[in-house]
Amino acid sequence: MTSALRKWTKLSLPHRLKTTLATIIPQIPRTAPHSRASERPNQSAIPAARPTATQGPRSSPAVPRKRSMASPTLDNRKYFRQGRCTAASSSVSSPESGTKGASPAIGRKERNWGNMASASDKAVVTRFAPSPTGFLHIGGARTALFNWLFARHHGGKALLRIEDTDRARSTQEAIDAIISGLDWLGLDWDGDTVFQSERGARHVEVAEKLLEAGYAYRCYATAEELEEMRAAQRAAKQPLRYDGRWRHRDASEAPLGAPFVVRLKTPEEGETVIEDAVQGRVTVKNSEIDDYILLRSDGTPTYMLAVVVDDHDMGVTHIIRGDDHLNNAFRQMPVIRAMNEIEGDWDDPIYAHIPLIHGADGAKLSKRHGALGVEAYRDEMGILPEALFNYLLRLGWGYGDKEVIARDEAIELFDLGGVGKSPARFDLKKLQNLNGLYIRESEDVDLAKLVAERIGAEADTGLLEQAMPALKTRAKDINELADGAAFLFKKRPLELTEKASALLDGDARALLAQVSARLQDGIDWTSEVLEANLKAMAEELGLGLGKLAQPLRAALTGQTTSPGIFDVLVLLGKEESLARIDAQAASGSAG
RNA sequence: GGCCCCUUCGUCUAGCGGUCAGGACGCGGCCCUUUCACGGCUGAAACACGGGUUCGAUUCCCGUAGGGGUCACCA
Repeated sequence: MTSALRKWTKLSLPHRLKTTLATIIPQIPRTAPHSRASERPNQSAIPAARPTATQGPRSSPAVPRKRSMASPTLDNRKYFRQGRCTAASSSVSSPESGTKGASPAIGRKERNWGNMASASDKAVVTRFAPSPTGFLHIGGARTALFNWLFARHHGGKALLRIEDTDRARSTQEAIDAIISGLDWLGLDWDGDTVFQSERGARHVEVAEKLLEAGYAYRCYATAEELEEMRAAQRAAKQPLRYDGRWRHRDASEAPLGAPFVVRLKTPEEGETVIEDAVQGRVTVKNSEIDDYILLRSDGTPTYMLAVVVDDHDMGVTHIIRGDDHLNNAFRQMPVIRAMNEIEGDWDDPIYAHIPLIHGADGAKLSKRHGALGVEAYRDEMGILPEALFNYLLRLGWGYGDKEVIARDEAIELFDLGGVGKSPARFDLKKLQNLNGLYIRESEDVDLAKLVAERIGAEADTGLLEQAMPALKTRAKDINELADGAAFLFKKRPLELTEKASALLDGDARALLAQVSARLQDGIDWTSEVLEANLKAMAEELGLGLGKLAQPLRAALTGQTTSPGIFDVLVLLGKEESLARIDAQAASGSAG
């Protein structure tokens, strides 16, 4: 470990205590006694929201919020920031305190795993569920990272599911790119990869159960009809949503043999509350949620149905995804609750909607920003996976002043409480800085291999490895590393850059001849000996070492910048060095 | 437009009612030095605005403004 890294490392807060959900979260009865929703008449077909989210226990002033005596090493601020105190409080407040925003004891920044009661008694299971319509982009990679880290931190499982139900847009190339991108980042997944397209039968089965139990209905509205409806809503400045025109019609009214979709009968009254592990409590009125489609007219399931079914069947306890899905959570909840009535054992998952990554302009990262797949960072930009891992981790997540956090430590430190709520912009400069740091930390052999790939056939991996210590402090990506190494493999006569040839003006070439003569002798071709010789020579000539070193550098590398001149001499070897020096000394006398 | 979310240096962030508002990237200066880097030291740089609550608000509440997300028989 270099001194730089060591310094950074010790800057970390020493007393943060890692804790696990399992040890911290006490068991909470699955059903709280006072359910606000269940107290009011519920006319919708969807069972009343279970109280976990809506009426979860609240801390009351009577309950001490600090447990400072419990453990001297426990960092209370971190602890409470994660909102565990709220859930940990065993008091159940009176029903009135369930009123939105009425509890003064709950700070804005506290995160509540309000509905954790149902999920906390299981081991953590997360999932990353990309849809293979393109490469693995930075945002997806970070979502994957957070899911993976959370599972690893809690000793749970991280699952991978490919959401390939859009067969028109899904491609095998995309699947391969995503998997290899994850692999490159070092994110491995437990169990078999699930392909959503293979689970259609189960999705349909769930839809049919919903239909049968009256939680869903057939809708015969045509596409044109719906477009008309939306146009009218637009004109009337009404919110655009399905108006439920088939919700109350009798089956006998159905046009015979006409195609239909299956829609969810969502609750019409009340509100749904999600205690998001990142966003905090979010409330949406049920009237905002329309009866969306579960099964298309061709009988295939929609995403909205498929995710919910798959997450349940895969035993996912924590859904960590981009916050562009936050609204979806409110649409998905009714399916979960309905299925819990039908099949049982459909617990509310714990949601964690992480802020999106934005481009430099502050908008959601997209192809328009030149959003790249992770393989572009690897292949084109010469980024190390460790660097991207670290960068992505710190984008939207923080742990005190800590900046450099590698894999193992990330697993140890990561938790949802450290995830920020506001979107972060992607900053290439910082990634590159981190990359430079990891390059300096990397093994010379590994770097030599990466550089050799870029240089091609003439690359000598052994020589590269030997040169690496001198090269790697000078590069912030693998491309720069390769550029820096290029002089090693140049053929004579060297092509000089403009600046380099400027250095060979005047008596510089004559000087080179002298240097050549001096180094011809049977001296040991080592850095120390060469340095002693050249310094002595400079002194004899009454010159600064720079006056000697710069023309030499130009002759040896064709450039004005390079590793230390003695290193260059040694790496090139006596024969090649003298040949390059002589070539320039000679061409000088000719011109 | 409806709904939802967000707002500390240019950027990523720390901050949890009393701080000289800390760190990192980037930028400037100095040191090291044969070039370029690395490294070390150092400087400039932020609480969006307005009301509350409070002895005291960057911090809690409410507005405003700005930004973002989402509203498909896509996922």
